[in-house]
Amino acid sequence: MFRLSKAAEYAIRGVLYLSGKEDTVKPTGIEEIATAQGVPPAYLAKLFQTLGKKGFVRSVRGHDGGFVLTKTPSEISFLDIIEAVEGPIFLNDCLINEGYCANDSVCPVHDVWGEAQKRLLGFFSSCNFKELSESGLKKRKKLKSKS
Amino acid sequence: MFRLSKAAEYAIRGVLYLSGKEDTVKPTGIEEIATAQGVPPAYLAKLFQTLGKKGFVRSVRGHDGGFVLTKTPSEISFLDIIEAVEGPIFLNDCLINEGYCANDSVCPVHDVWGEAQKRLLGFFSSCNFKELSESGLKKRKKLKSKS
DNA sequence: TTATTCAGGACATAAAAGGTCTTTTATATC
DNA sequence: GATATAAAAGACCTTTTATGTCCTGAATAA
Repeated sequence: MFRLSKAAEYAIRGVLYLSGKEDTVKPTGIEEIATAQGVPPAYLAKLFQTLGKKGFVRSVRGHDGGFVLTKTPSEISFLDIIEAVEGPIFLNDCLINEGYCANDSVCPVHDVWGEAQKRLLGFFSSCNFKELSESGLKKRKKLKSKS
Repeated sequence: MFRLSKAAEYAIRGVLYLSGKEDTVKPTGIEEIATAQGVPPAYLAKLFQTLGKKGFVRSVRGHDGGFVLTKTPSEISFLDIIEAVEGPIFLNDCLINEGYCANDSVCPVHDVWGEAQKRLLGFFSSCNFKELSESGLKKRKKLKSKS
């Protein structure tokens, strides 16, 4: 149905939470992240495991363990995290497999998927977590000043 | 996995085929469309049933029956057909349900989904079947002149 | 009236999404 | 060194969605 997976959403919210942390050295436990963002802890743990493998976070086991970002928030894009947990985005099979369409060279639908994908990926790769985190802060401030 | 459904792809290919027909009055059988586009006939029939309900095609039963477009190809967009068979596109649940996020007003992720969706829908609604069909013709001509 | 073709709905299958749980391993503190 | 804590790894489970098929009934042209 053309929808983003919960996995990607949860992972993004998790990374966003870490991006907002002042202390970038002390690990943050998965339980804290999950509670703060309102997502299932066990599931988030799985997701952070793969984020670790892909090199976006570093994990510390044991007492006072948890996760730390390995890059600064401005270096991490939405696309990075989406693709880390869902694998590469392909709007349509014919964009993966050359020869999926019986006659690639005359199929005009091809081009539409290609262009749509290019635009979508371009947009997601232009969104980084520094901006995102700051825009969240700004929103919170605005809300506060109103009340 | 953020992929377009086969349903949408098949429906689009079906409509594209009809768009390329010279004769816009004589109905085209589902079998012909399916064979031409290499898609499962029974499935395509289902899809055209819903396209009929949504008013994009008219069906004629019985001998020499089939389907006819009810609009000219230039009036039908990609988005029309995608949404006809998949329902409205929502990249994320929080774009459907107000209050899905615990704190909408301070969640910055929201905006990203919203913008991405706006762009994607904008693009798909800008693609019409007249252009698409013509670009297919052009491609075929080019290929022919080469051989 | 008969062959053809779509309509409608039930049904089937497989894959993916979304998530839980248990065991093991690493680490800090007492 | 023992113990509590927390992630790693992988097995497992449930529900939903995607992708079809098939059968019966209704419309229609020859």
